[in-house]
Amino acid sequence: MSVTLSDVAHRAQVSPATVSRVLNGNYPVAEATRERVLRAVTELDYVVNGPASALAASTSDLVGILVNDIADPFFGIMASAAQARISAVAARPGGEKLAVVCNTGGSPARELTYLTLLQRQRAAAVILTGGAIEDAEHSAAVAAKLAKLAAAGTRIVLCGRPPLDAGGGGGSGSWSSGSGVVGRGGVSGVPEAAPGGAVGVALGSELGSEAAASPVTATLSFDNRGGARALTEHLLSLGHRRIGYVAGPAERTTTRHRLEGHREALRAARVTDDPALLLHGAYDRTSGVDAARRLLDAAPDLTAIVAANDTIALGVCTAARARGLRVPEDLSVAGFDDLPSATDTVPALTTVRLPLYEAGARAGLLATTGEAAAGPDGVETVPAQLVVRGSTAAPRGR
Amino acid sequence: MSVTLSDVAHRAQVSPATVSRVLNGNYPVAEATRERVLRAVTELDYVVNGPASALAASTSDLVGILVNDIADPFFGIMASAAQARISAVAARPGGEKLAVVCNTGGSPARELTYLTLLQRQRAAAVILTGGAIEDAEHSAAVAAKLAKLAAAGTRIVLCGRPPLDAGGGGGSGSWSSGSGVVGRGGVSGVPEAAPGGAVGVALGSELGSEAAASPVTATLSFDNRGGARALTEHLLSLGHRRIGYVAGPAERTTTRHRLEGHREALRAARVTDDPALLLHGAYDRTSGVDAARRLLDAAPDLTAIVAANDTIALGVCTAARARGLRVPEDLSVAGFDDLPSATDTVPALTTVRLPLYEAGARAGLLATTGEAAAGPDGVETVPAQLVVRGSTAAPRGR
DNA sequence: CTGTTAGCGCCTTCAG
DNA sequence: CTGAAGGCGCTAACAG
Repeated sequence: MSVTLSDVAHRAQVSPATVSRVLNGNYPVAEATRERVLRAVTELDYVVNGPASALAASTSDLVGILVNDIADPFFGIMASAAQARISAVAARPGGEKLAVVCNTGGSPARELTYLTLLQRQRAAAVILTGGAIEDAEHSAAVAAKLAKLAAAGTRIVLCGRPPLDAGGGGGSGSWSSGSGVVGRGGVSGVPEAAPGGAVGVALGSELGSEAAASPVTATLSFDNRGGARALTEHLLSLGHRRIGYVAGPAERTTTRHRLEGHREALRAARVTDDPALLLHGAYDRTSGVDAARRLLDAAPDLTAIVAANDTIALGVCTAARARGLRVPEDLSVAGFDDLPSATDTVPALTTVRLPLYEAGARAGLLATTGEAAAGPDGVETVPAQLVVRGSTAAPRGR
Repeated sequence: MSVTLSDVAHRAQVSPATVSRVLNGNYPVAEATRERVLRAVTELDYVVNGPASALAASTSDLVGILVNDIADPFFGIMASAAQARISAVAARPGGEKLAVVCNTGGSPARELTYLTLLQRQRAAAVILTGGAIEDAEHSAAVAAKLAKLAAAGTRIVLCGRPPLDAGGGGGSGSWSSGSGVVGRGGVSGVPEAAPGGAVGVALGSELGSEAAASPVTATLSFDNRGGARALTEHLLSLGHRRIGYVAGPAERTTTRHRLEGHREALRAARVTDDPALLLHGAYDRTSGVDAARRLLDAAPDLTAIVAANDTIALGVCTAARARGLRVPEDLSVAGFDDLPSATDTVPALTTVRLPLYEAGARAGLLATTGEAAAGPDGVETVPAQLVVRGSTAAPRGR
């Protein structure tokens, strides 16, 4: 069929073993031999048989990056950063990792399927990005899968999702201290410092009692709660009291943390947290449009709407405008993530910046090198930063 | 280390071969035995060793989807559609394909690297999305790689890129006839019907002279030229004569085809094609901002700017607004692709709709099933459709 | 319908 | 520094 190692060996007048050695660069080989082999390789246009070498060495060069929605730049940015970093790490020729992104579409079943597929391939590492689904059964299944993967030598990195099974937020910081403020009219952003969340999962394998601690190599936990709190505080400080909130899907950690931050700010300011002002939906523009309509119908006295991310905020703006409301004069609107397009809206969006590219790159690094995460329990907190732009202003009546 | 096939066989009191048979479902197995095996599998929590089975069967379940920019929804939409379709096709348990997206970042080197990596993994199929890089050397290298992949049994699908090595555009239609018009104020969209481009590449393998024709299983060719022409015709019919054009990177097929469509429209209307009104840049918002600034500086008499895609158009709008120009009163702006966010701009963007999701899904199908593409030479043309919205209007002086 | 027998292509001790 | 030999876990003919 295809040209094999021994074909190369034959042509280079050496044994297959030697060819293997120059290809993997793990053992000393005489320079002359080495060149001869390399020449044979190019002449024959030889390409290693991945499955065969993976089988023999019981490791593969596959790195899986799981995302909830590949069409969402939030994930695209992290994934591309991770891929770039992973490719960059592979220095010597032949040592390239195949960094690959898997789109779960937010479906628990597909998440598990991908994890199994990756396990089947004996992936070198797996990076899970974005919010986790909060369902006891599913979480347990994922944790179990990860434990098995880890036991088989796969490195696991969480990027933008909280430590396994944890309910707690921030905690063990490392990148910077909580959330800050930037942009015009520097409004106060109070750093969040919740007690560290639980970490890891204990699930011994049947074959040995190692891997009893956390199967997760490293966790990059976004400060969603702190960022959300700073954002709502900004709105409160402008004088808003009736603030609508368009949340993401109910069962996502990201959704919950952002919402909690929002509520903390309300509570701290002793502003009523009216349940009628809260709506859940997908993280897309359509749900922003729908939610804004419903919110404005139900509570015409609203002076501001906070969206769980920039994409939803976009929809909110569109809906508001369709109703003849001006942003920010009649209605302030804010988002989250600070995607590149946040500055293209009219007016530019007030939001919370998450260093997605940097986080993705770091995740890629942690996945490829043996390096451990910096924080305690392998958790690094990624800071969120309030960015004030034109879409928020003092409410009309002031 | 891990639990193997024979562990399962042992527990189920059968031979390894039998276990393999129930897992792959290719041979008849007694119902009783089958159940016993399946039970053993779950009890032992057995997961197939991908590399091992790939080696033995000399096929893998990996499907690679190459994209130029994973953070761009244009690719995200196609990729997610393809992944969804590929997952859906795998009916029987165990038959799942691992559909995976690889981000080249537009780099020729990385494109080749990914192709090699996929070849190494003996991928079942490869889908190449988006415009190809127009460089003789690189094209030849890609064609050669694809030929080798095809020779090894990998299915190759092109989605949104023209037939291999072709310079020609549209041609062999199949989805519908050319580009149409939709939206308010139906402006004429003249279908494009260039002579069919060259197809395929002849590169016999050293081992057999099969696969001598095109290594590409199927091609979904977007009607970029027709769409672009219809768009510019729309602008011309509104009365615009000085039209700026912000193109994508110079060496991309997508860029060239869209630009050619634009020029055809100008030529047909006998409007001067002023080279000073053309600027190239990346397919992102930043290049839209930069280009619009430069264009408006150089030619203040511009009444319209056409962007090579919606993302660039977004930047153009922002830059125009920053200069105090109103869209569309002072300047008409148009995009391409009709991304979901095109309706969230203010005003909503006039653009050309490409059925990205449908095309991606079709590509996924063609990659997984044995089905051949419909058109001659395996080329299906995907129609482009003008969508007129609020961002274009008659120029001021009329 | 099921067990037995060979490899798939490569890595990796173990000798030399 | 290099060659020889065994096996990684699974599949695919063959027999029965």
